[in-house]
Parts: sequence; C-alpha cells; structure tokens
Amino acid sequence: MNQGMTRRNYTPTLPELQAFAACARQGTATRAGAELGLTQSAISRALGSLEARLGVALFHRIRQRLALSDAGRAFLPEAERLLADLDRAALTVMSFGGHRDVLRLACLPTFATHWLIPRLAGFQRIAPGISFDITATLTAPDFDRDPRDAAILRAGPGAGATLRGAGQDVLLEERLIVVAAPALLPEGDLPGDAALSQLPLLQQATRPDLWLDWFRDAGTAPTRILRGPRFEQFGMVLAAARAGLGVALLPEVLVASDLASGALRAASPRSMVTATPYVLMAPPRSHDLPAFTAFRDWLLCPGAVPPLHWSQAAPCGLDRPAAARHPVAGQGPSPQGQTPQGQARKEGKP
Amino acid sequence: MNQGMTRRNYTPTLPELQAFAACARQGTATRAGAELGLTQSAISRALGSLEARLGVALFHRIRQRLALSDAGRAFLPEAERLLADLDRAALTVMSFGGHRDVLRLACLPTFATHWLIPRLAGFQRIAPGISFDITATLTAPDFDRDPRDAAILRAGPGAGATLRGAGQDVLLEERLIVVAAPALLPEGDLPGDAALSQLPLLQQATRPDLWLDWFRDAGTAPTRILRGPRFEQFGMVLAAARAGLGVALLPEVLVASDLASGALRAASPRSMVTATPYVLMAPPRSHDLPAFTAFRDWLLCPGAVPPLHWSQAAPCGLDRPAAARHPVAGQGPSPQGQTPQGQARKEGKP
DNA sequence: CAGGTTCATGAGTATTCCGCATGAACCAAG
DNA sequence: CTTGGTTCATGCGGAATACTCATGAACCTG
Repeated sequence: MNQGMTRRNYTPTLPELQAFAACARQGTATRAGAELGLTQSAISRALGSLEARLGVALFHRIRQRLALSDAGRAFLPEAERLLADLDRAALTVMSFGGHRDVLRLACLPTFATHWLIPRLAGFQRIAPGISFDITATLTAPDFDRDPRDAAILRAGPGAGATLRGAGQDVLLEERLIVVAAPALLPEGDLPGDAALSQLPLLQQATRPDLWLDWFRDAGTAPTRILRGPRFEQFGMVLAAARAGLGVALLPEVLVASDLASGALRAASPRSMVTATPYVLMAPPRSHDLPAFTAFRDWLLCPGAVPPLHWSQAAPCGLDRPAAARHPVAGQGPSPQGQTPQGQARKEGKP
Repeated sequence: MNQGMTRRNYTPTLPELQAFAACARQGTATRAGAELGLTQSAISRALGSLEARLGVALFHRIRQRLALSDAGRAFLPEAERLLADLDRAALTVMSFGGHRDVLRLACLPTFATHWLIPRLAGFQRIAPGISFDITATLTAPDFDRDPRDAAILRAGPGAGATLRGAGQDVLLEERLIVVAAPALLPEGDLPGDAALSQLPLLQQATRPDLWLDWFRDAGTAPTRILRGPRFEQFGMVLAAARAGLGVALLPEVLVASDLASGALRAASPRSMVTATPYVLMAPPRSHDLPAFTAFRDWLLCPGAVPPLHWSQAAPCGLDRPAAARHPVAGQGPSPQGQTPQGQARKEGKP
C-alpha cells in the first residue's frame, strides 16, 4: 500500500484514522461510510488494516455493531485531535497564501451544528479551494471591527449601528413545531393544545415568549405555559426533548433528522412561523471576496443546498421553500436572545 | 491521487509532510531524499504537490538550494509536531496491544546481562505475548511487599523471612573456572597453581573467599592470594580480565562467549563447583500467572534453553547438564555478597 | 420462514507514490 | 572558455494504495 516515504510500519495512514474516527462516532462501518461518502467495504478494510498495523483490537465486533475497546477508547481522542490539528495547520499556513480563501463566518450555534455544517460538504465539492472558520454567536458581529466576513442569524429589528450598511439575504423562515420523544406522547391522534399544556414544556431561556405565542388562542394560563425545565440554547432543548424530559417547540430545520430517525415525533399538527427568518448578513467589503460571493451564490441558488439526506439525484430546495433573492439592506437582525416583534404567523388548524 | 476518504483537498498527505520536514532539515531535496531513503524526484514531487495543495510557497528556490519561506517557517513546527504526535499516538495505543503480559523479574546483574537476557529471544519466539521488566538485585526480594513475580539468584542459606513460602527451582550450578586474556598467559601448557598465584589475581569483593577455596590445597600464602585488583561485581571482574589486568575466577556461564571468541582463555584445566546454584524463586501467587508458568516451564525444560549460539537444530541443554525438576521450598538464597557455606567441590586434576 | 442489515472478503479499477532518465541551471576547477 | 559535478523539475512507466461491486455468513425482526 502507499505508505509513502519511509514511515514505520506502525504509523497509521490518514484514511485509516478517518475511518476509525467515523466508526467510533457512528457505531457501524456502514454508517461511517455514509458519513464519509464511502462504502462499508472501504471502511471495513481501513479499520481492519489499522488494527493489524497496530496489533490492537480497536473495536469489539458485537453482533452487527462496533463497540470501542479500551484501546480504541484511549486512541479516539488522539486520532480526532490529530485529524483536527492537521486541518488547522493547513488552514493556518494557507492564510499566508493568496490563492486559498478562508471564509470566516459567525453563526447561531444550533443552526450551525444542525443545518449549516452538515451541508458544507456539498459546497466543498463545488468550491474545494474555499475553507471555513466558523464561530458561534448569538449576536450580530460589528463588521467594522470584527474580521468576520459574514454571519448567519435570524433577522429582526434593532441592533443599532452594528449593521450599518450590511446586506441581508433571507435563507429560510423560522418555522417552529412541537416535538417530543415518542414515549412521552399518548398513543393515537396527536394531542390538542389543552393536552399538550399538561405535559412538561421545555423552555428556551433566550426565547421565553415562544410558548406564549403558541398558546395565544388557547386561553391557557401563562404560569402553566412557562413552567418546565429551562435551557439556554435550542441545542440543549433538543437534547432534553430527546431524553424525554418534555415537549419542545423547536425550529423545524433543527429537528429534521431526529424526526426522520424516530428519536422525536411531532406532537402537534400545527406549526408557527416567526417574523424573523434566518438570514445571511455581510458587510459591503465581503462582496469583494470571491469566497464569499461563491458561498452566497450557493446558499441562495434554489438547487444548491440539498436536504441533509442528500443524494446525487435529489431535487434541491426541499427544505427551503421560499428563499428571498434580494438583500434587505439596512435591516438589523434580532439575535436569538431578543424577543421578536410582531405577531408570529400561525399555520395549521387553530 | 490517494487522498483517501473524504479528506478536504487542502489536507496534506503524510508523504508530503515528511518530505517537507526533511527538506527543511537538509536544505536540498536530494539530501532529504537520502535521509528518507527516496530519490530526489520523489521529494521534489511531494513538495511541489504540497505547495500546490496549500497554495503557498513553502520554500524559495535559491539557485540550487531550498530556503524556507515565511509560510514554510511557520508551518515547520506544526508539521514536525504532527508527525511526532502521530507516531507517539500509535506507540501509545500499541501498548494496549494484544493481551500482552509483563513478567517482572529481579536478577543478579551479571547473570542477567550475560546469561538470561541473551537467551530471552528464544523465549519470545515461543511466547511473543509476554514481555519483561527485569531489575538488577544482589538480594532476594521480599515477595510480600515487592510486586515482582520472580527472582533469579544463587541459592544459599539465610535471608530470613524474605522468602517465606517462596519456591525455588535450580537452574544450573555455579561452576567457576580461571580465565585470563591470552597475552597474560605464557605460551604452551596451562600454568599450574603455583604459576597462577604469581600472576595478579582479580578479586571479587562480595565473594572474597573464592580464591582461598581455589588454592586450598596449594599451600599458597593467603596474603598473596588476596593481593590483586578488587571489584564489586563479577561483571567488573570479567571486564578487568578482558583488559588483561589479571587472572579471574568466574562462573563458567558468564564467560562462555568470551572463551569462544578468544578474548579470554582458560588459565587452568580445573574448575570448582560451589554449593550455591542459580535458582529461580517465586512466591506462590506467581504460579497463577500464565506468563510466569510459561517462563518457568521454558527455563526448566531440558530442551528449552539453548546455548547462546543457538541454532534451529541445536540440541538443548548443552549448558545445563543437571537442572532440578522440583522446587526447593523454604530455602533461602545466598546473595552474591555472602560467603557460601560448605566445602566447594573441586574438579579436574588436583 | 422471508426480508433486511451488518461485517468481512474476493476480484477488479482508479489513483497515488515513487524510480529512472533527462534537460536546464548553477558552481568550481583547470 | 570547457569540463565535470550537483541541483531541481518533469516525462514516462510500474508498483502499491484506496476504493467499489458483489457475495457469503451472521444477525435481527415480523
């Protein structure tokens, strides 16, 4: 095999390390392959090759699953750190060069984790010369001081001078739905609002009014609505819902994969669209960066951002029904921590 | 190219990193190739490939030399650390490897150096899953407090409670012979005892009576016998003999290879067997360790411990004429520093 | 039982890594 | 100046690596 150079026989190859890390994350070689865009066969071989090379069983084969051995558990953080360091070192040195672009984005954390990052592989295929430096934020950056090229947040009023002159492109609306772990829901039809309010309602501390808006027409007492475990981010609320701690009101785009896998179920036929869609915002200087313009074009193109369970022939836009095509200049975003103004639109049966 | 997996296009390959680091060290691709066992061509390509991948010139080509660029200078420590970390991580996880047992032995230092360790390769071939941790000692370990699994010392009376309950297996007798560097010996027949006593006699400080025992029947004055350079261990005595400092009385098993190579010659046709053979001693708990029982079986098997110049077809036991098969329980060893009790048996012509 | 999922592995394919040979540039000695 | 040696870059070809498709065995569910 292409060990290359005079590497000692025990030195792992990068494909082996990647296969190992993906198997550890996914629990099966088949799913690791799906994550890495390879076949189960390639993963199985790479893993077997690595184990033979090191003379250690990194996984126990338990029926049709891969369970980390003690050695594998010890090796995993090392392998993941090595892979991350290698990427970081390359990106760092690339900043010396004029021919590679690093696009620096700020993004709402849960949206980055659950929507943006899983889709970036698609953009990489289109533009392999562009890489990313993504930081989490709840507030819009001051583009005059902050070196970041763009931010993905929810649009909204306010934010003062921080977005002077920054343009905004609407990516998708924030459609909220009610979900819960299947064990928490009664069998049969979906519960009505009255029944829902009897269940523990998971609270998002930075969006305290969401449940109030949801139950506006139900006449439910506010004290009851606001009672329930409280979490600071949507990501935490999502985890609590999965754990069966209660019923959650979450953006649909963040729970698509959990709904598909059955970890969560819709708990109401209704949904609620807020007045603050997700937007890409950027200062005028960013429009001079080829990396940014390529990224923006891709995000806004109706066929460019596939659903998470992407396949070659899948039509695009299934999770982006109505993306705006023109920037809304001068309008500030409402960070996740601010109460949205205006009436949230309701959908579904009242 | 064999990028492997779904690595981003900018992620360097290991051959590239190695070529880069070697060029930085050597200053030319040709010398880097020599260091890595490759041709200049392979190095040049790998380096060019890495630079193209990162979009950065890592070296300036100055006439016929490679000089690190600023980017290259920044990248070098990262690259070297990554390569080192990768090796270290692999070695670390390998230490979990394959059901390996570590057998902890204490052993007389010169016996370990000259007899045991040179023969361990043979045992490794039989039991590759067992490795060793060998420490030097002149005294028997207290197996109740000491974590060591076994010890190889000379048997003898005394030693009190340290060996309570420890079993002993005789490995081989201590047969002493007189040797010297060839240049120190007269031509022709071996010298008699009278002539020997005229030569400097190398003294073993922890075994002061050995020469007295040797010359018991010769009527040589004790003062003359005990005159000569004095050393604390047999290993030092052996080195002094090789250096031609004098005549040495040493265990035959420790000088076999020097006799074979001609560095030393027998200086007397006689030999003297002491009452304190080499023994393997171990507490009862060690008999529950598969590694120990395997080692003990190997040591005690008549065909298992070959002479140092071992070959596939060589009959075993040539240097172990009479190994005891049963443990001598409760009998303490005499450390090398103690005077043996009882009359040493004499062999050869008187 | 049938149907689906999983891992391991044979056989074959595409790509990477590398060696040999060569040309151009550079350097030192005569 | 010429000659001989050293260096880097690159064409061409071969061996090894990384991977896919297909298949069998084991496992799981209805």
